[in-house]
Amino acid sequence: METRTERSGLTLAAIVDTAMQMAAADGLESLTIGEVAKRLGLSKSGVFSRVGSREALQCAVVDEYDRRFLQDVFMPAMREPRGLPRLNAIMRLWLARARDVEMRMGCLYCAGAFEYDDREGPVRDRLFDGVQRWRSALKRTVIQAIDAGHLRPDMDAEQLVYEMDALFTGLMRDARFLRDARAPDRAWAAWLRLLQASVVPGTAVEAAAANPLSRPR
Amino acid sequence: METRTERSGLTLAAIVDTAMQMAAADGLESLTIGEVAKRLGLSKSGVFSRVGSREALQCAVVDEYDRRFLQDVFMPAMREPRGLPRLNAIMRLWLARARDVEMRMGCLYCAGAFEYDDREGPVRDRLFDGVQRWRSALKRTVIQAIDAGHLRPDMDAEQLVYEMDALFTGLMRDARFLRDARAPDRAWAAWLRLLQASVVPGTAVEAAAANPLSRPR
DNA sequence: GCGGAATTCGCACGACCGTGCTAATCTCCG
DNA sequence: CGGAGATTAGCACGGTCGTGCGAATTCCGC
Repeated sequence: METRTERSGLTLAAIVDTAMQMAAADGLESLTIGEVAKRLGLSKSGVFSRVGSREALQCAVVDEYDRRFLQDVFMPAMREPRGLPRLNAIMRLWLARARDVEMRMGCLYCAGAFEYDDREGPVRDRLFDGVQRWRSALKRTVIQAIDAGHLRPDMDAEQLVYEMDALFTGLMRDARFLRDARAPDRAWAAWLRLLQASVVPGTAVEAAAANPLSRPR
Repeated sequence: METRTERSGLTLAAIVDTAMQMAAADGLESLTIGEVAKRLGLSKSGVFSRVGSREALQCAVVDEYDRRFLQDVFMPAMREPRGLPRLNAIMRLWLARARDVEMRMGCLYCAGAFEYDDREGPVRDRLFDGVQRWRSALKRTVIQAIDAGHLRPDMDAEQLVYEMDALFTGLMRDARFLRDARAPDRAWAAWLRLLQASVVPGTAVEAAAANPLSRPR
């Protein structure tokens, strides 16, 4: 369970990475220690002794996903000035990560929300905390944009956060389940329309609105 | 497997009904013949002989869900006049069913989309067909509303359908996973805003916009 | 009421799961 | 280079799963 050597740390990282890919594809609940071991060429008990238990592995996967998500989306956006630029950057980075990562691998927070909506336990708690922290950060950013005079003062921050998250969840669904290649363009168009309706009248949003999804790779 | 007697038909209906509740709560993949049998006071092989196989039971559950969904939402809405009234009725009935059924039981189409985005097989195919038929019906209704002069002629029908479905999926997530009691009001507010932006300028949408979610039961 | 058919049950099988325990292997310091 | 300690493998156990099969039970027309 514990890591005393550099080697075991690398093994654990490889386990969590493989497990994350499997969980994002098939769901956290169908994550299997034996299948992780098989993909890594390890023995089942070798994996088990690293992670401690199946549930601990699921938790480690959620933690790692959250870490990468914040690193790719939240942290770079914090370098932008407060208000509309930062909000724009968040959406741009969020959708860019969707293109580079989630589109291929699946989004643990989208899938996990529907997988654990009626389950209890530490995995659900971790997912819940991760989603709530992200939405709190979004809400703070929206409020700052209101205070900066970029968004309408009568704006309901939580309403906007709900719609942003819903657009993202819908994008994941259309792109991955329906396999609709036009989904990224629709998500971006919806965001522009939402932004236009939220901004104080007269503000130009097209300037900062280069579609980050237009260049797939 | 086959139904020759009225009794066996009732048994099968009870099995599918129980299985649907379990699948909506925990996911179609964690549906278990033994658990269905236990809840109904039947033997495992008794359930098995009715449904044929686990996969056939999953398919039957999806079919039954689709039947009920269309009966509650699509069929009543078809009695409304074409165009905006019918589109409004669809959203009203859709959200009303969410309040009465999906909020408690879960939405098979929302959860199934994320559960089967990377799986293949007949269950995925049935889910896919059900979602696609529903979205096609939505698209037809939107186009009729455009042709009737109710919605802007430059409206992208598929864009509107994507946003409607995303709002619904986001509602399910916020209400069931985040357990946010204000989610229904936010979904309705988002729909009103979306409708206001889609309608030809000067049209009043508040008239037909009584929030069907305001009266929980 | 009775006999044949439909339905349900009891039981077993093999597969896969998570998880301990012990032995083998590897790593790294002195 | 040798040995202590960390790391991994091998194996077994109990549990649950889907699924077949023959027996028991229930149902229904005559």
